[in-house]
Amino acid sequence: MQTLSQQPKGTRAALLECAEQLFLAHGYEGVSIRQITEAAGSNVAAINYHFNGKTSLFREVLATRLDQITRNKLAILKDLDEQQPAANLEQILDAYILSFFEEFSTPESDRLTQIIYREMGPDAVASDLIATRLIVPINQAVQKRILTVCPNLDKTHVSYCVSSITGQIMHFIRAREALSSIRNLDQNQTFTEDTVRHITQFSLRGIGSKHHA
Amino acid sequence: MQTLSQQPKGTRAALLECAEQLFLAHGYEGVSIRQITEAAGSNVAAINYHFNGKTSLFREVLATRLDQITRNKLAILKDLDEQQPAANLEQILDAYILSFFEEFSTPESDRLTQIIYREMGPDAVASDLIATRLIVPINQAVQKRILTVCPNLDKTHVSYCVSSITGQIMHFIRAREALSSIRNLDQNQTFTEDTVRHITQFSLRGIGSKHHA
DNA sequence: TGTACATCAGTGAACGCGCGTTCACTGATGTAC
DNA sequence: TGTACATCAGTGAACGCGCGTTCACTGATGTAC
Repeated sequence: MQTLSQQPKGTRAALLECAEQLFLAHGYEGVSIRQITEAAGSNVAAINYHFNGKTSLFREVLATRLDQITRNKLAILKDLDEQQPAANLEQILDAYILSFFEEFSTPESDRLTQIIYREMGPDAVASDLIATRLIVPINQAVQKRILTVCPNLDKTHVSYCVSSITGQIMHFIRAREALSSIRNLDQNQTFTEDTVRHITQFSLRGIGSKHHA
Repeated sequence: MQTLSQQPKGTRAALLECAEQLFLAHGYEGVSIRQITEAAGSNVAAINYHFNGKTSLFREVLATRLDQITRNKLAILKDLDEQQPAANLEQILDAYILSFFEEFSTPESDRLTQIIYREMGPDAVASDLIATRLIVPINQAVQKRILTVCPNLDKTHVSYCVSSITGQIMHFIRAREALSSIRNLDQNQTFTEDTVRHITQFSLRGIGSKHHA
């Protein structure tokens, strides 16, 4: 059982990989270091040797994933800027919002949204990471992008609107199952399409740009 | 130490009260049955005797609180109906949204939002309660109330809009601290006011009722 | 080129702790005859 | 009115388990002279 996954990539890398998979699947408290080291084919003591404790390992895993998300979002905004420099607000919002539903479409990454909300709380082990590596940089980038296409809007107003959009996205993703019992989502083939269209249009009107009066 | 809080209200009631306070402060996994029984001045075995396990006790506590919230929200909508039968959409949204910020203004109740989001996840011990006792009844009541004042709106559209509003509310409450590093909330005296006004106006435009074209 | 030592990656086993649950028990309060 | 028994609320102590961490150790790989 120890000899599983014998890629010669080193114990540290194997631990990191297994930890990422397990933490993202079951959360910080849902995974024991024994599970991680067993999956990585090493000893329990290895985590303390390489990472100086379970918490540090979790923070390293989470920081990596948060940075991936942030990089992905900034890249999407940049691509829009370069490939569609004349994009209007609707196109920007649509691309931005859709990217979240694509990012969090798998059950594994859906769990990540739960971890993010959990880590916003007062007992969190990594609340600083959520703010500095995710919310702040993305919020600012989107705000900036919106202002370039709607320069007449108030900066603070746009900041609030970005939060409104983020809140909607996260809520629709997190509450998907609970919501399915309200609406006829028996065949939720078009859940993503419908939801993205709704959030885009709702927010477009909500922002109240004069471009779309 | 056992003789603290010797109100003659019975062990069961004392356990329920202490469990509510502790669970709401630290979450399901953040509280041990030893802490609860010690606070209630009884033996560890009392929880299994009265509630048949920690999970059942938590579910009972949570269900009670969720029902309180739901009852409160339905009451607010009903009061509006009776005291301001001619209220327009803006007044309804404003009262409804404000009531959440009042409900979740204390650190203790803020924690409840975290528990709610946590219990929406796949490892939740009470995910059914969130849907059946909170989201579904509130969503339907708000939807109905909005439709009475804007009967020309599409029912499904309104349902989506209610989710958009809920998502915004929850996000602003949950991410308050993270957001304070973006905006100038050094003195967040007016956080609630500003936020409620924003969500109301944003959502009013988002719903797109012709009453406010 | 050989030898002595230091460093490094990783291990095996145990430690101590806190957890939820269980079980045999106690003492008080009904209830039947 | 007394006695025997059943029920009930609650207890004390222990059980077994899984947890994160620690410590002494191993064997391989540098490095200095």
